[in-house]
Amino acid sequence: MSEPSTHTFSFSAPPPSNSTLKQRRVSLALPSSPRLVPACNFRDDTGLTFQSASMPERKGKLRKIADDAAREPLDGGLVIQQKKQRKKWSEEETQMLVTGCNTWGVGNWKAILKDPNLKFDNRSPVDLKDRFRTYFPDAYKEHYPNAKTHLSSKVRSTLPDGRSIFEKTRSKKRRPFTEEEDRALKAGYEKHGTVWAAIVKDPIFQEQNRRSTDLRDRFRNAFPELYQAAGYKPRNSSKKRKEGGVPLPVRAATDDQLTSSSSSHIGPTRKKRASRQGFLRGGTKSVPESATCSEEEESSGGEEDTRTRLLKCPPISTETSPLRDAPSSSEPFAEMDMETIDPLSEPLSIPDFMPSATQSLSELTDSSQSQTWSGLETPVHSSSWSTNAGSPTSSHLSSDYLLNQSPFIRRVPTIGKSAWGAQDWFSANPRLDTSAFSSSGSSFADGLSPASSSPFSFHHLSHGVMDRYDLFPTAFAHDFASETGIGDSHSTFSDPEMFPTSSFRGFTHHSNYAGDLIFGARTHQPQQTYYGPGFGTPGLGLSGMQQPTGLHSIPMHAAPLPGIDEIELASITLNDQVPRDPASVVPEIEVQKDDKETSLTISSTLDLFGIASQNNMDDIVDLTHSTPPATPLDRPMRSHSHVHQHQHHHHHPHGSGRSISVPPSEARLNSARSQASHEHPQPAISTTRSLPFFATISPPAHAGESAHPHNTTVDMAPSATADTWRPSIPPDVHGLPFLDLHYYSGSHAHDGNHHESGSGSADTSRQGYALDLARTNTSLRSAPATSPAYSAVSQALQAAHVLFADTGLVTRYPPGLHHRGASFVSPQDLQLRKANDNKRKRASWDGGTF
DNA sequence: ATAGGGATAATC
DNA sequence: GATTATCCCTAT
Repeated sequence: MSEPSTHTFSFSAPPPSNSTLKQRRVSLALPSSPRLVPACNFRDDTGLTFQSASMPERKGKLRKIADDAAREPLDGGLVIQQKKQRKKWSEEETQMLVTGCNTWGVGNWKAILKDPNLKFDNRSPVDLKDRFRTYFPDAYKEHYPNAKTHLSSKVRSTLPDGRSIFEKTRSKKRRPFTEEEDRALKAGYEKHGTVWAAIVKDPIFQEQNRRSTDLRDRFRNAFPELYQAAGYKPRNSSKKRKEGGVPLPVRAATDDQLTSSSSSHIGPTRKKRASRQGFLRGGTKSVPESATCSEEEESSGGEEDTRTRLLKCPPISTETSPLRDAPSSSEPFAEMDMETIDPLSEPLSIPDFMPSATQSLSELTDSSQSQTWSGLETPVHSSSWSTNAGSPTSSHLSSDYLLNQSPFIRRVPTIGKSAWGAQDWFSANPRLDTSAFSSSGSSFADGLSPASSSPFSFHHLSHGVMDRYDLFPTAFAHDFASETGIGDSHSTFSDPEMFPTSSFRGFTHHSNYAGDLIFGARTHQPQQTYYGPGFGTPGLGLSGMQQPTGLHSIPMHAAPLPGIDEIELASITLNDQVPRDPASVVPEIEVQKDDKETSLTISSTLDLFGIASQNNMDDIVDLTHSTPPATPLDRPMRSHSHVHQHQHHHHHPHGSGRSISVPPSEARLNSARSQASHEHPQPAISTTRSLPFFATISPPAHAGESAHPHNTTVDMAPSATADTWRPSIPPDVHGLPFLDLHYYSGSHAHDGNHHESGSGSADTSRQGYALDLARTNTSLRSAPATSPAYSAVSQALQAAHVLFADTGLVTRYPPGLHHRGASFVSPQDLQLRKANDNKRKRASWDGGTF
């Protein structure tokens, strides 16, 4: 491969020498997706080449093209023109591209192209990529730090503030499922069983741009019993609640329509997921991991979806794409989170309450990953920028826009109305002019209602509520995405190996426990709201994040749970109070990880959970088997094999992944072991606290945002242009410092200053703080800050990670996640150099050419 | 399928 | 003639 094999001629440009030099592709943009490639090999140029006409061609490149255009084809007449004629990009298309990048993430070209809401003039994914590269060179650099060619100094991707117009890569934000959606989901399940692709056809989901995988993710979280009954592995370990009550019954099955799917999606990036490629594989291979498959959302492609998935899973995911957040959940993170509530109590009823409140991130769909660059602060989502920048007039639009949206949602589609039109960045482009785009707005939003309280669960439930989510260390470790589904949890812990001490192995999931606590706490919260924003906001991008950041020592958690974390943290604190028998629990934990402190905390938590324990599963099981879902199919497993645990050893023996497909009966078996349920501890309280906690930190939420946040933000980044790349925090987020943390951590370490700057304490500051923290972790930077808020946060974080630490979750982060760090180029550098170099490169060939 | 380098048609 | 925007090709 490298060289040309064939090439016959080359003309001017000599190819480069070897190929090796470059490292190709690692961009920040996508998370890592592995690609597979077919590699084709050389293309055969021969074919292409052939022809006379051209001449030349060199190996590689041969373009057939032009020259020959003439050639006709054999066929008959028609010529084939091989080359495509040049089509300039219209502003509208460009806008679509931007929207698509914010929805699906930069780099997920195919997904963007497939998005029914976006229109392109017969473009290919590569065309999108090229357009992105040429039109938003500044953004390109950030996302693709490895690129050495096609550089330009133009900057069109940043708002006046300096924030990038693109969200991070990942994009999608999470959009909580609405009650209606939950109802539809349940109804769909009853009709179609686990054929998510069929279910997703319901207009309500289409409107929300949910992907089939999103439905699955939501279903898993919202109706865990049913999910498990259907033979799927519950998220993590599972355990979940159980109780007799389980819900139930529904299922039905059937039918499936299979459908194909529709959409695509892709997920956001972030994650690494192996998935994509997965499919290629032909044979075997692949699979191993499958982890990917699991849940993540990423994969998902809409289209294939379900089916595909099922089939594929084993290998992985579906692949596909990922993105989606918007559509789906791709986010890995998302998964993690989740959970929440359980409906537990009443299965049937579930739908009713389920609503939004419950969901956790995952369900939100987002996809998100966020990667890098985009961080931004965009205050308000997209609109914000528009506002600022653009014409003043435009602002109103945005405002309205914002307002309209539900609190949570916010996200929106990105661009929407806002501003493109007004603004001009485009205009920069000589050729393009500014015109206004019309963008369509999308309407994602809707709202979810947040329920604020979600009372449900907890209290009564006693038993179980929460489940866990896993917190597996393992899982976390890698990426969420992969893990998510997989889980494996139980096994993991169970393994003897893992716990040396063994004190308890019985507990197996210690980690789980921890998780549970946390999550459980969250449940109450109204929270969603909180994160809602964060996620929702397009601009933010944070969603995804994951990353681990630990504060110095502490790792936060890697958990993916962004939103959650917050809550959780808070809750955790509370929890501590409760200790029960620590003894049992603790030991395990310590062994594993050792984090010091943690133990205490954990223990308490564990205790709580411990109480509950097992039992439920059975009940559930029963239910399940009764109605097995349709699914079955193959779904082979999502195997995913190992989850990689990077760090820690444990991972279990069998592949974890397995879970899935189990027939109901079987399922139960499995489940049984793993689960333990627990009760959930107290709940609510924590919640409360948590909120306030955050509150302090951040200002009132949204309100401010919508208003116009931008201003503040601006301040922060004085540097403006320079900063462009710098991460900023989204305004929306306010609530969620944690999230932010993750997000940022990886990458941008360096300049911390930017953002910090202004804020003192104000709201803005909060954001800033968040960042700081993150950085702190990651980057090093220390200093946090002074502000009280900061402190508070820190404490919270520590507490949190304490927990996590035990869990193991926290620790490292998955390698996969952002690579960025490594490759990362500082923005500044990039910019500076840009001008110069860029051109030249091309020049060289240019010259050559003629 | 995407990243990244290259080539060429279209512009400047 | 120098650049740029779009298309192409290939390695991954």
